[in-house]
Amino acid sequence: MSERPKIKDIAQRLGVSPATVSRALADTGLVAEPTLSRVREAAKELNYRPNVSARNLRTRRAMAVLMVVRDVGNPFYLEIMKGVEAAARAAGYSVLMGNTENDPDREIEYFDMLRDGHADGMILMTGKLPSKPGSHSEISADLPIVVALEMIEGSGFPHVQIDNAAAAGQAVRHLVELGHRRIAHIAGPLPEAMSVRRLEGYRGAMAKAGLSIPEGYEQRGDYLLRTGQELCRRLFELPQPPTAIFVANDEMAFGVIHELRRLGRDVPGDVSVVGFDDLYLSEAFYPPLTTISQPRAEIGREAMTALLDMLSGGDGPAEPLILPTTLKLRGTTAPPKN
Amino acid sequence: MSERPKIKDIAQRLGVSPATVSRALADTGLVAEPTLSRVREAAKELNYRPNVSARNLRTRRAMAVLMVVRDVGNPFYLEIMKGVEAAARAAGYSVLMGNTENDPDREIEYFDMLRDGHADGMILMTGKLPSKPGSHSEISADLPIVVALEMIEGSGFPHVQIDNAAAAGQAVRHLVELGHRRIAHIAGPLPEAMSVRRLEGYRGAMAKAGLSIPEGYEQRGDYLLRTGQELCRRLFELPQPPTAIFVANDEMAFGVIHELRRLGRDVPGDVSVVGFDDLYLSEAFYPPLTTISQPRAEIGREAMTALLDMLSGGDGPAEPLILPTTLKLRGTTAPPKN
DNA sequence: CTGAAAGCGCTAACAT
DNA sequence: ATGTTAGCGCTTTCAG
Repeated sequence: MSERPKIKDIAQRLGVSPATVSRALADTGLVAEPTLSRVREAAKELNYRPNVSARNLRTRRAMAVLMVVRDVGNPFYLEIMKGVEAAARAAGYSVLMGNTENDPDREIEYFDMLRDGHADGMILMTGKLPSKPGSHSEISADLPIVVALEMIEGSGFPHVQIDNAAAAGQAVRHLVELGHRRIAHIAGPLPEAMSVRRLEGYRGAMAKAGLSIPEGYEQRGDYLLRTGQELCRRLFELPQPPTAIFVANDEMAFGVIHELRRLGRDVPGDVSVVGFDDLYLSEAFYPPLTTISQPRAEIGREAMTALLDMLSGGDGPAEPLILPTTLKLRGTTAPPKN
Repeated sequence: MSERPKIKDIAQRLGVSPATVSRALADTGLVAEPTLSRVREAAKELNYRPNVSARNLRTRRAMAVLMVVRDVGNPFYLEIMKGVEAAARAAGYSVLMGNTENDPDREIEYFDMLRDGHADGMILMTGKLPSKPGSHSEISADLPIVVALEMIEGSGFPHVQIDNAAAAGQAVRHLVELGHRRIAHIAGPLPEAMSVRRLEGYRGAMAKAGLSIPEGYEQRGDYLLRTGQELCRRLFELPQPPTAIFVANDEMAFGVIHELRRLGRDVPGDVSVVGFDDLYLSEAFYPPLTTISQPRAEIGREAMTALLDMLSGGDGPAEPLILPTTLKLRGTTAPPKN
């Protein structure tokens, strides 16, 4: 037990060939019963584990997938990672962590890791493809890649996502139904697809309700807390400030609420706020945040499932997989003061 | 450019041997100048990337590390992961995600992944070693493992952590200095080392201040939000409820504050609360949470640095590496009403 | 400084 | 049903 045993050790010990051991351990029904059990026992006894590099080299598969996000530090990804990890584990895959921080070089690097055998497939949660300067590496649509959460239009990759526009519309409709007419929107970073969709959902719902969007009611943010504060302040420097704000993500919404408090406005008494994402602690917030909830763990799971399908020869879902969102009615929305 | 080029392709194209190409690409100063540049150019031109499985098999290293946490879904780990990832990347390592969910089988599995060449080293953030039933696999202290955040006493592995007892003491002292005398504690899951230390810090500071700890003032929790609520309620069913609570982590602290609000007690007017961790959104909370801040990114970075040292033959830090904490004074503590 | 040759540990033809 | 053989792509002796 001093050295790592190899297949050969088991074979010699049992007087069979390495191939037989390999086959027995792989559970191909190709090994007969006296031998089968003996091999298994010997393997257990020696505490044998196959060398993955050797196996990967031979089989040309790494049994690993790459999960690439824009920022591992963002709590938003947590449950997705969890879903991906669980589905991957269940299928015997391990998960490599990728973090681009929107750096094109790093984005390219992760694509390269696919080519060089680090991983067999990739779940991409960045909103775009790396633009390679004068390079080769065509990013062909038949790479085993699934785009989750975000969308990369025209890329040809399978997508797992939500209907951002519809969800945004639902959020705004809720405010309209409460009686709000002056509803502002703090958007994400434009022109990223996700932000654009949420903005479109806002505009659509406003139009459908016959409400106009005054100058300055559409603020462009970047999903960060401080920006929420900042843009909220700007909204309340307007001649006619809004009575409700639909914010493109929870984190900025927290910033908004923070700022409203500083400005002496009560939430939801004076101003209603709706977020988007339903972060881990949004419910524990005060007031508990009314927000759009995404099925994050499920997004992760479905993305991994689609990827596994592709890895075993499938094409993945041809149409984008759209998962349902729900509006969580909590404590930051109320009818306007009058 | 249709097939992945291998070293042999470059060699043939240039009329040199594969060995030379390998050496040139590896930047051993063993290849002379006319050849060196030609190889590099050809490699770039063909967009060559070495096959990692083959290389790993040959060199017996995976250039990957395993980062094992109890629950990937916990926001607490985010910045640590970020620190680990950054340090790993900088050294050319990739990071495999491990998630035990306190399942002993899975814990063992990650140890096995070390043996089978999946990864070269491991950063463990679980509080204990897997107890293997009747098994072999001695977990010897010279495995390339660094324990971060948690502590595994007597394991012999290098540790990167904070002084939990001292930090807890500081939190309690702050409350004492504000004038509180009835200070309760909601602990983490005992008898885990981290929770015990924080509890000890609480007790020590209370003793030093000459304060007694009434029956029921020490509640045993599990770091979860709901438990914070639950235990807070229990605290206020006591004949003499506390005027201040030191909670072993932020998440439970949020639960506590939530519950206090339900009970109609003002924070910090009626009751002061101090947390521990300084989660991502603790500052944005209302009221902003007074808490102990850990240098999480740095813990990740230092752990990875220590691991890299071990992987290149070092012993890692002999003494536990203790990183400094700070008490963040924010909005949930005030003098007692009297 | 470069080439030839061996071999990391495994699996997959191909043979028996 | 099992054994024999070859080879995945790379690095590293060992020669020259």
